[in-house]
Amino acid sequence: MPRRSSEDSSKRNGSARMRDVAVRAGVSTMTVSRVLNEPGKVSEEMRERVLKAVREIGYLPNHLAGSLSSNRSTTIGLIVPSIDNSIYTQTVKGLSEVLKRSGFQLMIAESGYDPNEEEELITVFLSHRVGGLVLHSTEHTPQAIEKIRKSGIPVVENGNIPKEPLDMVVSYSNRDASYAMTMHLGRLGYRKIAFASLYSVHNDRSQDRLKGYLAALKQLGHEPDPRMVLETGRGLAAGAEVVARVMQSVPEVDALFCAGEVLAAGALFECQRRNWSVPGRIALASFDDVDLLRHVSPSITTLRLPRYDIGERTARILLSRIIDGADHLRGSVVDLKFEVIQREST
Amino acid sequence: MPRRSSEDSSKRNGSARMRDVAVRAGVSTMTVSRVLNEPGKVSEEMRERVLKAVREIGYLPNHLAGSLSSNRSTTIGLIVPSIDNSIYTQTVKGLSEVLKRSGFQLMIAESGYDPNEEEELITVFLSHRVGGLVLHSTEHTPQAIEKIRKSGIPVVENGNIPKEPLDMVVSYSNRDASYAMTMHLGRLGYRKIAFASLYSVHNDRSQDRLKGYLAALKQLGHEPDPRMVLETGRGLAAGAEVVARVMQSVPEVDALFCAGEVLAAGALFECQRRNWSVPGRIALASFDDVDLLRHVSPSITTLRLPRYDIGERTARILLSRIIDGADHLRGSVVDLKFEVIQREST
DNA sequence: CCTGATTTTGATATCGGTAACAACAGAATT
DNA sequence: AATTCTGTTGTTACCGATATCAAAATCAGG
Repeated sequence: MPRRSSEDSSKRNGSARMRDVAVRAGVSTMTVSRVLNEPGKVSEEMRERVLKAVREIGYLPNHLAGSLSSNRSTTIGLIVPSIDNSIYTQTVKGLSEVLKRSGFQLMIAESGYDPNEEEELITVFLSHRVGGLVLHSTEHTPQAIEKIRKSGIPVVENGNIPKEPLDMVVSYSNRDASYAMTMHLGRLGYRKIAFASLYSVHNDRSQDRLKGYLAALKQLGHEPDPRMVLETGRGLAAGAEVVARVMQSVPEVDALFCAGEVLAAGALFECQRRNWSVPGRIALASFDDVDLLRHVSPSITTLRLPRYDIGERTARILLSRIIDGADHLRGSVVDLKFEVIQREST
Repeated sequence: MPRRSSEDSSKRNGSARMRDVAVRAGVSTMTVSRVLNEPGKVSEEMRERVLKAVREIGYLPNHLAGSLSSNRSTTIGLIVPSIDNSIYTQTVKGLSEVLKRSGFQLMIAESGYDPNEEEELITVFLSHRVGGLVLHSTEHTPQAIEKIRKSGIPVVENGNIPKEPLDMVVSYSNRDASYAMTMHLGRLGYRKIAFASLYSVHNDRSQDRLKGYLAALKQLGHEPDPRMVLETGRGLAAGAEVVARVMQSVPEVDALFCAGEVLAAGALFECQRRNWSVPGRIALASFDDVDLLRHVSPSITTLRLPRYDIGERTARILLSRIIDGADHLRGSVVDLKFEVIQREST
């Protein structure tokens, strides 16, 4: 038995169907579909007749039905470690703006820095049949990798440049950026450069930043000192704690490179509280250029990373793959440029 | 001619269909569907047989098809003015965490503070057949309101408590919060209290904050002074500009209430640069309690708003409507509490 | 052991669209 | 004038699931 008489063309659910538009315009549903999706293939007259009916009825196409039937999707899944990290928001904005222009939507979820949670979310997104995936993390469970491969949809990794990309990558090199800043400090004449980052377990960005720091020390001919490599949690308080810790354990430290803008700001505020002159007593450098670092005094030397661009390029490359079927882009790695911004704190 | 032989049960697209699982388990698709959605209605034996087949095939349900057929959706649409506003991220997090637990997904888009853009996005979300909508703005075009009404889906407004709610509201009162802080300053003995906010055109939050300020001044018996009511743009620089402007035009000002945490921080940094003692020369108060305000020195007096709670409650109330069909919640207004946090800056 | 109530399972139509091909008309070619 | 081409519109069979109702199997009670 039918669930509803198929002749019933009146509104029931609030929304009208394409069928209703077709009847009103005196054409077939295919013509309506064409007017809405490939207007060029329909005669002027039909187009107007159909659009008039669409307007009069207040017809809203059903994307679910369209995607199901055409096996195409205008939804992109994005997984970030944490939504409230100010750093990602610029990237999300870049993504969102470009996607919106092409009529694509963003589904966002947070993995809480946990690969298993990420896998779960990937599964959900795949079952929503997203047209593409954007992952901030570059660390995935084997099952997650398997599922993505099997699905065949294009993926962009964003947070770092992994040794073994899943598919496409749009990022900057955390290692190179960290190296560049450390070298910058070395060239400015600092002899005892400490390094602070977030805990590096399950965080390849932190790991790479540490590698860059160590490589630069070697290049500079400085001896690495375990007491000057610190790891800590998130938040301004962590930055405060870190600077206090290193000043305590290595009084002769003359510079602190914080691989994270929140840590750097926290460190600066602590220095202000303790009356440690910056950069007189200790120089401070940061990662990522946020408004805050430019406006505190002293303003903080930092790295300008292409956060917004990453989102923008990610969207573009994904759309090329989805819309134009640009298969030659499979496996592309886009390594975006960064910049050292010298300010008062060094 | 068929698009694909309907007998072909092998994998083609990467993903298997429910049909394939059914064949493998030797049951009908309805039984598979039941095992996945209403396990209680299926016998122990069937359940195991089907789940085994699901595992072996690596079957992933197709949500598009499921939603289309059942006319239910597990997607919630969220429209924020701007994704990179640190204030919303807490709310988004609260929303996201609760929704995820119930297997719902979030579709996010930004309206850029423009009601027409918001209307456009609402249309897109409706055509994606979202199960509910969350709007940060409380200002909508008549067409947007009409479309939402017609669709019949539940909606929550989040950014303020509007006079004429669309449906449900979960927020705090910007007017009351602003009133409370102004009264607090008055009780502390400040006589010349200035007020700074973002431009209030198309921003009813700013408008309400101004109303609260003016109401408090009246209550305190202070004469309102147009020179002490400032509007400006976003960013730390705007905060700096605002404090400089008011000190210039009204030298006897003794407190500045910034209705926005970025403005307040910008104002503080400018005071530090100019060596205006805070609160000695001028007191500063802020709106919204972010980590930064607690860690600068002097730490800044501010309002603690229930950002995360708003997201959480919004998700809950929406889920009640969608899952439990709790129609009695239609039109609910949840007015969450805020708090004045007294710190060193006043 | 049979009958009616209850629980499981399946057949079928449908959700609202689109792909693929057929049908037809007027334009272009020979 | 017959034939081929091109451009428009319609017909039909699906996309991959679920609602509904019917059929089959199991259970209870007499």
